[in-house]
Amino acid sequence: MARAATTSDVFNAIAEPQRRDILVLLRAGERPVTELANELGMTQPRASKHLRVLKEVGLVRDRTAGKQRLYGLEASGLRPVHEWTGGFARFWNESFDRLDAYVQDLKQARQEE
Amino acid sequence: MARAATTSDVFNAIAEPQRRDILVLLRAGERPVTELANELGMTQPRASKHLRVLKEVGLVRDRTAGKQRLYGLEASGLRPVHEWTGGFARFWNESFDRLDAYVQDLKQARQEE
DNA sequence: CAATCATATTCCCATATGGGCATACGTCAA
DNA sequence: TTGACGTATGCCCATATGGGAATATGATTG
Repeated sequence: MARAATTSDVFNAIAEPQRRDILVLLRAGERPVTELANELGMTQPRASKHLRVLKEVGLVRDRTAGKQRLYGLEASGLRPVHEWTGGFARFWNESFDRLDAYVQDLKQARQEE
Repeated sequence: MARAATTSDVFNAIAEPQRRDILVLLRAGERPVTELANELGMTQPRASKHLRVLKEVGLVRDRTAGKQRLYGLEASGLRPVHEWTGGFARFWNESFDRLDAYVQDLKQARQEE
């Protein structure tokens, strides 16, 4: 078996930096493919392919507007990722807490001099 | 070019479900490879390979303890992912806000009856 | 040193990828 | 209908993957 399909999972979909770039750009509003491609310095087919992946995992929606097709953000799909990583927050704060405790100790020691 | 190396980027490293499972397990404390493999129903070489990836992106640390090698969580590496996704929070709250506004309108309309 | 337990690595496979290029498809206007 | 524009697809490539099986490497104990 190879890697799982990127189109099957949000974690996989955002593993690709260019797709993350697209999502960030879309925070500013809907955009047609060509514009995205230009702003990110990639070819149109490439942008289309990435958008397809993003759409299949529900991170992006599209609607036809005349000759163009506008892509828009569907950010709720990122929520699970945010929450999953959030489940580790207490661990990355841990060292901070320890450092803080250490500093407090130092302070107290100094006062007792 | 194929996909970027999973060992080069935290986003990529956590794109694989089994690696996420490992990280979750490690929240309960350090563990040797074999134990992780057993608890997750995977073979030892498989677990070792995943742990190697996690280590290369800094999500895991290891230390030798007698015959065993204990792997432990290095959660701070997940922080960038949490923050990146957090940058989209206002968007996934948006629909909520709209719904809320709608409900408020309904309430007010009812009072004015 | 040898035996044993714990873990990492190597080799091989099937598969999914991201990219480029050419081209098909869709939609609108003349 | 025919252009012309905007976008999606198909085909091909090089490469990275995750998995299995066997085996190498490491460390401890007798």
